[in-house]
Amino acid sequence: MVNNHQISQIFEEMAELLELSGENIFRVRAYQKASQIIGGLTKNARDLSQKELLEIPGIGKGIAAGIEEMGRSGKLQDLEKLRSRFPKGLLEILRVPGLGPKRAMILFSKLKIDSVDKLREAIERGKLRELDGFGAKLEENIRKGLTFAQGAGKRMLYWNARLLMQDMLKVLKGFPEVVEAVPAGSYRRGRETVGDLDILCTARDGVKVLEHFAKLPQVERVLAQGESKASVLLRAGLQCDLRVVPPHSFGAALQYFTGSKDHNVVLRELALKKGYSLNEYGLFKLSDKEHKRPVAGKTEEEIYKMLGLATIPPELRENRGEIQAAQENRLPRLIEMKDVRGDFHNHTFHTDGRHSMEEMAHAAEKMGWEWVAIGDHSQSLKVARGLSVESLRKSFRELQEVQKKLPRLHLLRSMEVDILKDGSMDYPDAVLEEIDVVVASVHSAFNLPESEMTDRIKKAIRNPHVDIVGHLSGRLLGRRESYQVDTEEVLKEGALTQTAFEINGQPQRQDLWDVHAHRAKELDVPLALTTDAHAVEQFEYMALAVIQARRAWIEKEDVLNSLSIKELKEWLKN
DNA sequence: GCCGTTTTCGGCCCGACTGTTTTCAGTCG
Repeated sequence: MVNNHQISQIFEEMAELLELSGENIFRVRAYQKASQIIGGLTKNARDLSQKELLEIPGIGKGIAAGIEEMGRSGKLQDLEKLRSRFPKGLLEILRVPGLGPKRAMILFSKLKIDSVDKLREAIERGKLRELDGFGAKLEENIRKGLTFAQGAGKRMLYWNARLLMQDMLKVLKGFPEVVEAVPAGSYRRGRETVGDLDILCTARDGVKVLEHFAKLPQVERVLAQGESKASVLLRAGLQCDLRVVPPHSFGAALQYFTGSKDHNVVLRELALKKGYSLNEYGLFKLSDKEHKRPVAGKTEEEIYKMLGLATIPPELRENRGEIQAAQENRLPRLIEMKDVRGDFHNHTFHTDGRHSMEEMAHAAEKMGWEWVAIGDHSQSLKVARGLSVESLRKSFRELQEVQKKLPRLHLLRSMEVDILKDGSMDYPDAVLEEIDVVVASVHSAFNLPESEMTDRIKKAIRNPHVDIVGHLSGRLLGRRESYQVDTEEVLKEGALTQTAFEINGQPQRQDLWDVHAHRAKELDVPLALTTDAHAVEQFEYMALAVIQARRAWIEKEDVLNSLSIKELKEWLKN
């Protein structure tokens, strides 16, 4: 059965192939937009009726019919036809920086280049520069782009990008000409992974700042450098774009540079409807054709306000309904780190963690929390030395001893208990009953068919001792895809039994996905932010769980973490 | 392909930088 992710990818491929074929660019955009819309949908597109699909802005008759076709046959005829016209390798060529559809098609038609290998060979033989519109310089840039496309060019986990960003900001703020330097782009929006670092700054001498920037030791190669912006490839393997703007344009530039692109497109369309033109220098009246007198631009707030909108938090700027919500003044009050009073899911050195129960407790207290549930793995997970029933019971006593040493922090015993292949739990019910917080997770038999996996997890949810479902999708960013599961069905079961779902803050997990967490909220399913910490310093991952939750429109009231120990115990009892 | 309180046809967000060009197309975000 086709899921939203697959539909989204099929539309994306449609867009790429249509662009190669020289199709009307607006038709291409329609498919790109559809890909983005379906990817961000909280319900399964395949389950929606034609009428419901047509109600979604950006989806018309053609796209809706395509979704219906994919839901029925798993395929899209139009795509199959296009695929037969263009070799697969052409899509790889599009990934090479500097090569877009136009140039890729010239290479294909004139030099029969239909793979990255053939492209490399042609460059070595100096063939590219012989083509009209290609020169030695472009050939060299494409050659460099080739190594880039293979080696780096991958997206970096947010947590790793954060360290890099902090380093770059510190360096930039050290320049004498720099007044202010702030992050923008997908980093500011808190995306799970970051494709490049976007930094915005104001400066006394912009050109000089860009010159210094391009010569930094962190820089591997300069991709572009002009009067207002520069792009470099960092040695760390990530692209970094720096943009310098005058202070009176700072808000407009920050808004523009933060994106997302789709959010900005809709915002500019809205501006046009209201008689304005919006660009990175400000908001201008349409009558002000020369863009001389901005009516807003110094801050983001004034731009959104002029457009009749409340200021939209960066995490929401993905064109998933936030602009309409801002118009209707019903933006969520997003959860913050200070709303969190504790963690549910982590591990000690009894299983695969690095620190003792006592060390973990002390670290939790340092986080300023009121309570913490300290966890471990259950018996079946041999790789993590999961606890036997006997060891588990021993650990209850240890917890009581640690509790005596920390009178201000309330300790609970949690366990991440495996959901076995048949949906039963890794401890008998009598044992589960003794555990304060049971987090039920899948750690084995990932390859079950969707219906079997869905039934497996639903069965676990129905177990009255299960409090929280752990990392539902099982994805490991950049390493492992999600397993096949009908999220909608599983969440509905959670709503029925009022079982909570985890938002896991491990940098490579960040699971639930944002769109699924958002759907959970819609269905009134409780959510639990967790660190899954395997060492004391990893309690910091709560910050990442909070960001993930914010991208899902989650408020303080939606998560169990904002409960006091008394309220939490009450919730656990029920 | 989508969309419509100017429109059911003819529009569709906006600008920077590069390279190959004598005024602009291609790419990118």
